Amino acid sequence: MSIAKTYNPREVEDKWYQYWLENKFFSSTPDEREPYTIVIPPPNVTGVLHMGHMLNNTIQDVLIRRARMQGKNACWVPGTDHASIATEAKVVAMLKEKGIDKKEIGREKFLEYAWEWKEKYGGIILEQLKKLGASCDWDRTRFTMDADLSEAVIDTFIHLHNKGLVYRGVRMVNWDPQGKTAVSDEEVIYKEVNSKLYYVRYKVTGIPDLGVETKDSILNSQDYITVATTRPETILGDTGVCVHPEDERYKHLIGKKAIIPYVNREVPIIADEYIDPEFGTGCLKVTPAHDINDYNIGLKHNLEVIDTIADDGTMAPVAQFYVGMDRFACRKQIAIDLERDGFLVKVEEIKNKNGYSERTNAIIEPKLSMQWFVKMEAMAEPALNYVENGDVRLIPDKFKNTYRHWMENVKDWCISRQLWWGQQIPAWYDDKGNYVVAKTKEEALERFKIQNSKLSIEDIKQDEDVLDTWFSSWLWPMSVFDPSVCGKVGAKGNADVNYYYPTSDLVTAPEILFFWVARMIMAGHEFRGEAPFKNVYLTGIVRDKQGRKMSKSLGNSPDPIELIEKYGADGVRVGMLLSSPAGNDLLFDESYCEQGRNFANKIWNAFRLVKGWEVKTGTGNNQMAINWFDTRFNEAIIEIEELYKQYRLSEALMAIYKLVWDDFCAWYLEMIKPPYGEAIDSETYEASIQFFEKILALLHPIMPFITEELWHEIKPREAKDCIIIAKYPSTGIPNKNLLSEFETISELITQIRNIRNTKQISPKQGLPLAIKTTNDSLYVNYLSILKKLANIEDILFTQSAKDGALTFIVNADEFFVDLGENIDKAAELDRMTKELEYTIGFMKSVKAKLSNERFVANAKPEVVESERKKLADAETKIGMLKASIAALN
RNA sequence: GGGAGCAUAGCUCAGCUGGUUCAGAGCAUCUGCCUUACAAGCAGAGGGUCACAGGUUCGAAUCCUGUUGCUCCCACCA
Repeated sequence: MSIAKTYNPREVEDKWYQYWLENKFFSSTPDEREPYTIVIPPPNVTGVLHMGHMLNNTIQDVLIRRARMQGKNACWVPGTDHASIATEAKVVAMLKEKGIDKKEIGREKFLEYAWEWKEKYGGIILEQLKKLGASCDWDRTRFTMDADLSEAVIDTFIHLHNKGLVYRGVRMVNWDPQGKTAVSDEEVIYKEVNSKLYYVRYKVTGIPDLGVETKDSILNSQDYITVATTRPETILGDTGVCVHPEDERYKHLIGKKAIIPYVNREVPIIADEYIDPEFGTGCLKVTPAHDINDYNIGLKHNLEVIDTIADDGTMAPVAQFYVGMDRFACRKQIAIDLERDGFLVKVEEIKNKNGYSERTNAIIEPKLSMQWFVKMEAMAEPALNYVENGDVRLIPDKFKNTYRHWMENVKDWCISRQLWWGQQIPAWYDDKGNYVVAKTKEEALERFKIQNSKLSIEDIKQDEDVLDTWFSSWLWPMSVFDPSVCGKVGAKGNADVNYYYPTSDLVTAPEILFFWVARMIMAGHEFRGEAPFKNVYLTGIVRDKQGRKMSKSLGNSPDPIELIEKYGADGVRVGMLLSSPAGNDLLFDESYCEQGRNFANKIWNAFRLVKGWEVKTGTGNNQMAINWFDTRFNEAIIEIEELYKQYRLSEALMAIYKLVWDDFCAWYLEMIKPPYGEAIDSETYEASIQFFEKILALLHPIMPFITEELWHEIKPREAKDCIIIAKYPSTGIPNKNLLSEFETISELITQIRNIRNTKQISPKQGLPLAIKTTNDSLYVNYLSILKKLANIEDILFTQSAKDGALTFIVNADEFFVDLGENIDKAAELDRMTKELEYTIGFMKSVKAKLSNERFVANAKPEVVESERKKLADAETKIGMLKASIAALN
């Protein structure tokens, strides 16, 4: 035979992907069909494919291919995200290697480098997706910084500003001193660390001067108040000391002043319920500029704000001391100095949490700064409603709780970033610091001129900052179709957006449920009055076998492309799907891909078998097998459809897997397989080809490559007759009778095979079978199958037990296999006695149940009925077992 | 600190409104097979007090309470 013994994915994958592209099978334009739309969660433009993408995009491709085969107008829109912080950090690093400093070359030049970088590496991840088989409409590929998408972002900003939802203000933000930008709360990762808690004394005023202070006099003095802090370097920015109003230890000090060491600033001692008297000394030093809680206390008590730490994390001039020293170096130094000067009482080791920047891993500095914000409260309400009333379905729905919690406790969204890579904020400042929001500089000038006619265009300057990346990606489901609808309420929009929006399914990770999914719902509601998608499938996190998140730094993430080369794209896709119910983290192990590869090989070999047959015209005697598989297929597809409907993809795959491997290969093909060298009748052959095609169609969304290859190998086809657009198998009504009959037969065959195995009888040796039954015709009908699969050479119907034969029972029928001499009476007796005991126990429990009046009275009639049947069956079985045991003795 | 969720074979997971067709699947394991589609395979088999303790019920893996262990989210006690 010329067909290779194993399936070789390399030879077919690129070929078919090209073929699909050339024939435009992925592309979609609006028409009269029902649309089925997915927008890709845009990966970072400079990113490379990781396992999370593999899982995510495999799922999307399964959904989109299935929809396409079901006759829907399937459209999967691909694209990338400009990912401002991540990309800018990469470009900065790249420039640094070349010895170039971002600040020196300036914004314009930097952006040139950045675009160059984007052009060079921007396409990589999308090319990798093609290897996976992703059937995206590549003509629709979008980038969040495409000119028209950027314009959409600007229009949106202006719209929200005009509506009063965007505002500018000084707020405490998470400052990343390395990236020198504010980051959102979601981009801060808290980690527990070992820290030191420093106890520091501040002198209290209003106490008579004791003259010259020495170290001893300070330590022994009662005129000091001791605060506890993990951040002594912020002492220089302290503007208050706070105690609990009910704290007896300090009540007498409230209203007095404390003096901050070194800077000798007098600050008020205030009282606030916020203070936990149990922690430290019960006295909090208040540094409004560098701690969010201190900031809030400061606001409440009108404390001064002194920002002692500069943008790069060093001590600022206002600190007066340690200026220019890094905040952590300063912490060490000031501790030494405080000790020396007698201010430091003691140091304790404690565990606390530090915030780290997700992008740069720098320790976040809470810092006051002027930023742009979006008011979230009003937008959150409708966004919550969509999910609450089911217009947007979260899968699995346990995420509803988390979603609700977030939406009910939403805080304003800081959208400005001190970066260059991104959409620059359309706010313009005059020489006095007044600002207007306008789309262009010219427009801004017009607006300024209303107030100040002398202003010229040279006098106004645009805001230096860019917008948070999510401020562009929250528009994604609209902007990929028609960017012009963003920023305009009630815009009609083009044909695309009207046809494809709202999209069908969104597949993404639960981590970004809030800062992406929720915000897309808000934006969709704002501009289209409709949520952007109907179902949100939340995938798990891909972890390694030990449950650790896969990451570059741990080196525990396999290279997806290498995996594809090793196991084939289909194998890897199966591997990804096999173990990942929605929302569950998936402990990835290459062996899943191996299982996928083996499955592909199994299908390949089933094809080799069928294709290798010589066909002779006529009919055979395989009608039973054909009818059975037909009905089994119908039964399976109902189950599979139900699983898909519930988005239980791994279970749907497993159902298909078993249908193919067990039912089709192990049972059906074995039943119809002609003896070696003999031809198969054309009737059986045709039926088998049709089954094969249906199976391939069912498999295609999951394993696109091998199915397309076999689709064409199995018979000659027209150029456009491809499985990718073939009709998805429809459901039929299964024949319950036939299925249960076959179950009996397969159980019988398994029992006989079991006898062979335990008695070490070669499959080549035919066995005689005697049956005690009231239903002879059942076994007569399946005679040829029994002969073939169990190698029964003779069937004899009998009314009495057969002496000296091995006995077993299936349903209510008794079977005897007479092996002549070699029967182990003791073992048989033992086996049957055990079965008898079990059955008697079983019968007793059923009897007890049935004799319980409350059971009979309360249980549903069908339950009682089934219990009665169980009892009858058990009684018959006991009778048979007893007879067999008696016969053995 | 607040909230959510989980705990079922060695591993990963199914078990919907309680009822021995409910104790399951796949992988792994064991035994026997190189049987001309496939050893990436075939045939068969063995694995579980359903975390623990109570309770409700005629009946609990399934419902309730508590305990223990784990995970995630939110808050961020200086």
